Parts: sequence; C-alpha cells; structure tokens
Amino acid sequence: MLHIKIMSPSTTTPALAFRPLYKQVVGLITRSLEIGEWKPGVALPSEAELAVRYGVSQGTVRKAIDELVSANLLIRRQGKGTFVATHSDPDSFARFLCLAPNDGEPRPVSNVPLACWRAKAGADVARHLGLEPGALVIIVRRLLRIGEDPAAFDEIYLPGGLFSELTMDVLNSAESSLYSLFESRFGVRAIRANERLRAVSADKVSAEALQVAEGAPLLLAERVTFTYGDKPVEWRRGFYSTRNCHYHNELG
Amino acid sequence: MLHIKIMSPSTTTPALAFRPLYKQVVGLITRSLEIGEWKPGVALPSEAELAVRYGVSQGTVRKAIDELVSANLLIRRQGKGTFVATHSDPDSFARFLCLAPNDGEPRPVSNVPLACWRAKAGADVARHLGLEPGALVIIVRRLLRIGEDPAAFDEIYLPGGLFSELTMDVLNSAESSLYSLFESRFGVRAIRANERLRAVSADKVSAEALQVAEGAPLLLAERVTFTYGDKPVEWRRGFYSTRNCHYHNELG
DNA sequence: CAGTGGTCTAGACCACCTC
DNA sequence: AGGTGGTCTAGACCACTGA
Repeated sequence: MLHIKIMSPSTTTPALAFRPLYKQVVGLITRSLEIGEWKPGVALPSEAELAVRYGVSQGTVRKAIDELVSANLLIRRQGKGTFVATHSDPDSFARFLCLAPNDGEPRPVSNVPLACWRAKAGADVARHLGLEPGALVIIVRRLLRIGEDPAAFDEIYLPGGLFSELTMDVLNSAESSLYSLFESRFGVRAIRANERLRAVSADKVSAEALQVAEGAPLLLAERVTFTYGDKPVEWRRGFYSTRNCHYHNELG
Repeated sequence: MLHIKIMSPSTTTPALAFRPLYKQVVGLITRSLEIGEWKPGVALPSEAELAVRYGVSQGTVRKAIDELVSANLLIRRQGKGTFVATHSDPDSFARFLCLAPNDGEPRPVSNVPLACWRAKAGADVARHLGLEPGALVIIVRRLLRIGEDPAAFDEIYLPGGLFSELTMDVLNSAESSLYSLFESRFGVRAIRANERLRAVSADKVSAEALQVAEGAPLLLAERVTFTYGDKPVEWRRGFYSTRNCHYHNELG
C-alpha cells in the first residue's frame, strides 16, 4: 500500500495541514480495527510486515503502535506479538469498573440482569447517544454484586440499531462483563467513557435493589461510552452503594 | 557523567537485572528534579546536551523524556524546550480538581481557608501519611467555591515535618491553588494521588459549611497525595456538594 | 532455533519559536 | 539565522517466547 508523504497544503489552513507519517499509520491501523480486519484478541502482523505494507520504516510503525497501545486499543507482548485489546481478557479490560471493596480483599463480581425492554428515546437519552428523539433504544436494568453485597444498580440505554437482538435470554447467557458481551455478540467495542459522579438519596426502586434504606446516600454515576470515532454507544446511570465499596480513581 | 551499560547480574535475581539505558536516564533526570537541580517552570538542558551529559544518544534521552512527560513531570514545547511541570501553570496542573459545574460554563474557583491547627496523628492519618502515630500533623480546613456556590469542604492533613511554617496567614496569602503553594513555599511537589469516593450524609459541620441541609447526600473524596518516590505528603477528606457540580472522570 | 517486540545508535531533515 | 523539539530512516543488537 502506498502512502502520501506530502500533504496537500489545504488553502484554508496553510501551515496546519502537516500530519506526520506515523499519525497516518495510526489512522490506517485504526481503520482496520474498526472494520474488523483484525478481531479482538488476535495478533496483528509483525511490525516488519506492517512496515512493508504501509511503505514506512519499522520505527514509524512502532511509533504508531505505541500510540494505539497507550490508547488501550492494542496490547504488546514481547516475543509474541501485538494483539487487539479485548474486554474478554480480564487483565486488560476490567478498567471500566471502578468499584472496589473497602477492605481490599478481591471478591468475585457477578452480573444479575433484572429487566430488558424497548422504548423511544427521550430528549436527554437521545442527546447523549447522538440519536433522534423518539428513536428506538433498549433499556437494561441489572444488579452488580461484589461478593455477596449488592453494589451497583444500573439502568443502561443502548441504541436500538446496534443491539437489535438483545434480550433477557442473551443477557442471562453472558458469562462475563457486559462490554465483553457487546464485543463478542454485537461487534461493538467500548473504547473509552466519560463519567460524572454525584451523591444522591436512594429512591424506592434503587433502595430496594441495593437493599438500603430509602433516602440513604448513593453514588450516582452517569456514563457515556464511546467506540471508534468517538461514537457514543451506551448511556448508563448507575447507583452505587458505598457502604462496603468505594469508587477509586488515580490522579496523575 | 559516565553510565553503566552492563548491569551487574545480581546473584539473587539473575535474569531480571536487565535495565534499559533509557530507564537509567529516567532515574537520573528524576533524581535531578527531586533534588531541585531544575526548578518547577524552568527549562531543562536541550536533548543534545543531556545526551552528552549522560553519554547516550539523543534518541535515548528522548525516550527517557517521553516517559517523564507522560508521567506529567515534564512538559515539551516544540521549538522552545523541555520544562519542569509546575502547579503554578494552570494549563498543566489543574488536573487534581475533578469538580466541574453541571452546565459546563467555566467559573472561577476560589479557595477560602477556614482554620489551621496542629495535632498528633491518629492511627489512620499516620498510616496514610507513613508517619508514626502521635507524630505532629498540621490540619487545614478550607472551603472551595465554584462561582458563588460552596462546592467542597476539605479537611487536609499534612506531615508537620514538611510544612512546619504553615499558618493561616500563609494560607491567606496564597493567590492560587494549595498545591501551587506547597510547591513554591515548601518545595513539596504533588505528583499523583489516589482517591476513593463514597456517598455519605452531611454531618452538622459540613452541612453548615456547604449550606446544605444536615443529612443531605454528599460526595466524600478521600485522597492520598504523593511526591517523588511514592512518598505520601497529604491526606485529605473532602465533602463535595453535587447539586450544581459533578465529579468528572475519564475512563479509557 | 527462528520469530517477535525492545533498545540503541547516527544521521538527515522538518516544524516551530525567538532574535 | 540559529536554536529547540519532532519525524523518519537503516541497521545492529538484545530480551523474550515457543516450537
């Protein structure tokens, strides 16, 4: 495959049109990931092969891969190869769950689907998901247990177009995380998310689900999840009971 | 300055003793930052000079600096140089404040010191700060306003040894953030922090400070802040009122 | 052993900033 | 014009993995 070293200096933005070669390679690799040329979990061609394919040096390919690794899209394993990141690999993709037990003891996390239905998107859900108001959305309620304790009660809004075959049966058949299910069953890969946290009082429904008193303080996490190209694919409101757990965050 | 390319293969861990050259350069630069050879805000010697100084190629120095840049210890500015990161630069170091107004309108953040006193460290504070129980700690209470709204009420515990001259007068003289004050006045540079969030009910003191009803839900953020060498330098409990603000976090 | 990623080098050239 | 960081190359060698 050929590449274009000289950027056409767009007349509107004369000097800003410069785009380094390795950035172009980033774009090409990302595109291949997006269209599924390399599936989650499998190895990419070696750096040397990619260098030939894109007509650049190995160093340039390396720099491109560096960027995709730090964006968590790829994983390097020395001596083995470079792999497409996947939510099925617990090591690499438990990073969207920020809840941890207070005492530090690791506990099994279990996923309890409660309900799944269709509805028309309201104004705010449509806005977050980039849909027309009234578009079809799928709503999932689920409980997350950490050890024995109910820790999170989530209401999850998904674009109907991407998840049309999602049902309670599908949810119940999922052995691991939801994102892993989205990836393997619907080809939707969650890349990054923006989360907003607030403290609220438990309403009746969430109090019951989390087995706390109505009015008890809960952590409300509202999350928009994105896939390639910053396309939103999930809007989620999660109520977290922080009696035995906390939300952890690293600043730096 | 000379460098050692061949690692003495420690007899206890034969094969694990390999340490790449650029990692050693990272260590040397970090050490210079730590002992204050280059102060916050000033430029480092050029990459070429550092290459000569450490007896390595410029590429190796670059790779070392890459790592320190992504750890937020250094900042590159093309055409100008590489600079020591500083909390005084609002661009680079507002990153410890995760609170933002709900409507997205940027508002001025103001810092209102309320109290400052000495005490002996209790068991948990001592543990978080790595001190002996009973060691001298300085406790600061302050209010953070975002626009006109009281947004955060913080109780901050500092090791007495590092901040011995901290008083209300010093706090009142600070024009910008606390971490900026720590850096310029006490030579203590906050590098990273671990934060744990919970939802709690407002007690009388924090309710009054934040002008919310007693029992209202608040976001409690407990933070340990570290400097070079993962040494803890601050333990903080902050109560956030999330009526007009939220805590934002990027996952991915 | 061969294949992979990881390190290191030396040198050329480019983009950006300042004087 | 002269300095800085930023890109790109080609090649050598090292560390890790697995057959």
